Amino acid sequence: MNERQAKVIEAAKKSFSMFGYKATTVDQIAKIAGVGKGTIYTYFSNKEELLQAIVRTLVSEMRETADNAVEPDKSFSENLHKGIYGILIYRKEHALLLKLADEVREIGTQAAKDALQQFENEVVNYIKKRLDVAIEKGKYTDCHTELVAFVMYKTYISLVVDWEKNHEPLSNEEVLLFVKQYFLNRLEY
Amino acid sequence: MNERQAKVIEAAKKSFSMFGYKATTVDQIAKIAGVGKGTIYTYFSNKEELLQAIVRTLVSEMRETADNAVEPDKSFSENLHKGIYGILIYRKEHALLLKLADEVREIGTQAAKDALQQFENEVVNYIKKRLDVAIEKGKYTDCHTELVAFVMYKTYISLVVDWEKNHEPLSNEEVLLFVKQYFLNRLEY
Amino acid sequence: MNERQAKVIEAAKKSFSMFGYKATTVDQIAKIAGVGKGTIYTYFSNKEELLQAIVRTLVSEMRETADNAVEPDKSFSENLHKGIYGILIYRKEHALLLKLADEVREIGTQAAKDALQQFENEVVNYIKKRLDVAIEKGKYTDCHTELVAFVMYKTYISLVVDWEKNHEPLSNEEVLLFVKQYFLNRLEY
Amino acid sequence: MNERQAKVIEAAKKSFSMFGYKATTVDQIAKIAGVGKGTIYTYFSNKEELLQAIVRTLVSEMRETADNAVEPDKSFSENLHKGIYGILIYRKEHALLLKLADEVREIGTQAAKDALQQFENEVVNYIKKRLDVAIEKGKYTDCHTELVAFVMYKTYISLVVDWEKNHEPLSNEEVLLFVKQYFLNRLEY
DNA sequence: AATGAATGAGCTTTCATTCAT
DNA sequence: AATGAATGAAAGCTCATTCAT
Repeated sequence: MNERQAKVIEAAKKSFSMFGYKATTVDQIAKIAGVGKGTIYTYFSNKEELLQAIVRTLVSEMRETADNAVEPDKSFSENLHKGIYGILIYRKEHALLLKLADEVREIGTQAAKDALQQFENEVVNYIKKRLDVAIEKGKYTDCHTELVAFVMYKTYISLVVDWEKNHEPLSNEEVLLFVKQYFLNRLEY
Repeated sequence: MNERQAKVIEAAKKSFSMFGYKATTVDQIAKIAGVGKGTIYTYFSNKEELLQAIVRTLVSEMRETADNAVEPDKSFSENLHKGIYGILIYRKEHALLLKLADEVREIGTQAAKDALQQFENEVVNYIKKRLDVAIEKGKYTDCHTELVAFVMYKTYISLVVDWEKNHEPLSNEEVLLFVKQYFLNRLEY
Repeated sequence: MNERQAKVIEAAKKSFSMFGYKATTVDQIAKIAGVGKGTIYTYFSNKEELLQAIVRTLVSEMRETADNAVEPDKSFSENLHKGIYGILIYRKEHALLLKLADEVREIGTQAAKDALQQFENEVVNYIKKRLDVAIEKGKYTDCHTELVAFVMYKTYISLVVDWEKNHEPLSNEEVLLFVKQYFLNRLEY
Repeated sequence: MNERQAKVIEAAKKSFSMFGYKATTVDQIAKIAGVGKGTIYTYFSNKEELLQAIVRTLVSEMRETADNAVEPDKSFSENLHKGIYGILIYRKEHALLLKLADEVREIGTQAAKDALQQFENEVVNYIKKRLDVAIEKGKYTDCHTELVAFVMYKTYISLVVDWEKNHEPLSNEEVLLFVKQYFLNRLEY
């Protein structure tokens, strides 16, 4: 990945974030990246492959961060906190993924859809597994763990992404506090 | 609003739901509605005005339902339940509004944005006010009511809209049970 | 086939004749036809389908003419003359078909190739069959009739199409005289 | 002409033969030649000059061969045979020239057209002159020698180039036999 | 001298909008 | 009032040519 390619990806991320996939023109990306339009096609054979490259990059970055955050020696709740904190670094990127996820569901190729779906599945599964373990150890009330994990994930998104579209952004601490109060309150530390 | 106009709006709703605003062509709408393309322009001066009309329609329908649901004599929680139930009727419409909200945020005119934002504001406010009253009456733990209302609303969306994209849909009862367990458990009935 | 469609086809014929398929832009065709660029796509879903439409038109026109030219009662040589005369009317169209044939062989779809090949096959076969009959009746020296028919056809093309690229065009009579002298001289009338 | 230059020319010949001038990309040529794209521009200032170089090369090669074939002591028909045989060696190159001739006629510059036209003129003239001499010596029936020479040349092309596009190729002997039967039969040896 | 990444003019195609019928 | 053929601006993409290395 050379410097020019990176500039293109950065520009595409920005433009996809601001205008969505369909409403972003290749010309726009080129202008933002400060390169010629043709240069984009040197690295990506078409607009959609550029999208896929971005999704792949984001997904692997986030997965790595989440993986690193987990320390097997620590307790469930500590790891959950750290995992969520780890993900918090990627607020912006996360917002982008979400926007693309919905748009791509209708117009994108299977490859792009799969990559996006895979990411969501992994995050939800990550939470679900930890809930399952906690329940087994008697540390969490039995429940439909997949559903709860799913809503926890969505709530997290609401707090860090949706809320700030029309309000002052929440601090990371406020986000954690909220999740703790409503979803982890039955969890014995 | 004559019959032809209604058919156009219905067709546009369906197509916007399936493909989004930008990816829906006026031709498609005309074909689904079973009218000529020109006819659409007899009633709506352009594609965006058609969008606005849809949003206005949806918002007022939903508002009316929610208003009717509230009976001043009944208790807070009963009204909240009924209000949420009322909204549940509009699952599909709600999904549409959400999709459009995000897309319009970037490519739409102010008028369209306002119409969409207004709806979310009203729903959240509806919940917030009831939470405020409950807290005042000592029936709910004090909290950042706007934020809680916002998350309740978003959770509701997650449960009825997002979940079923990849799972079996939840029944209305399951949805209500979930909201009660996690958000209304501190509420004394 | 309405008037506008006819104008587009006429313009495309002219432009394909002058510049070939690949070097003809849709803009050019539109300008020559005096219609908007979009209009072309109203009638032909893409540039290649326009090409196919032209080929189909030409082929059927020429076939019809050749068919009408043949009168079963008349002698072989008379019919051959009349058939060739009939085809002579389409000098220009023939030139176009030849140009397209060669270009399409490499870049076109199978449909276009087939249509063009079919035409050549029919013409050559038409001649071959008449040669076969003449030989059977002892009126023509035995020979590799398919090859002779093929060369007769090509010679005809050379005379009416290629020659005039750099010389004064030959009259129809001169063309007939030439063919008679070199290919039909062994034919007893 | 160094080795690199020769490889480029060889590659361009091959690609022009297969896809034509316009449909051949400089990238393709470079890849086939096994050199960098930029290298081509070291030797040829643009794509068309590369075309001209090829035509020049072919023309001079063929001319040399034809010249060598003629032996002033031998009879007309012997020389004609030898000349045609000499040209037969260049079947492939000839086919290329023909394809290019037609394409260049419309999109090429004057220089390219001239180079190509020059070749055809020379070949036809070569035949014409020999016919003129034969007629003068009373060895060939008087006729429009330029036209006959032109058609002989075209017939030769039909036999060695066009025929094999859809049939088994003819042997050199078959080609010669055909030409003799139809064009040289009045020639007294 | 050799390279291939970078470029933008120019191509085909789409689609919101207009307007004659 | 209803229509859909006509339109051109704007999109994604290609490729001959340039130029820094």
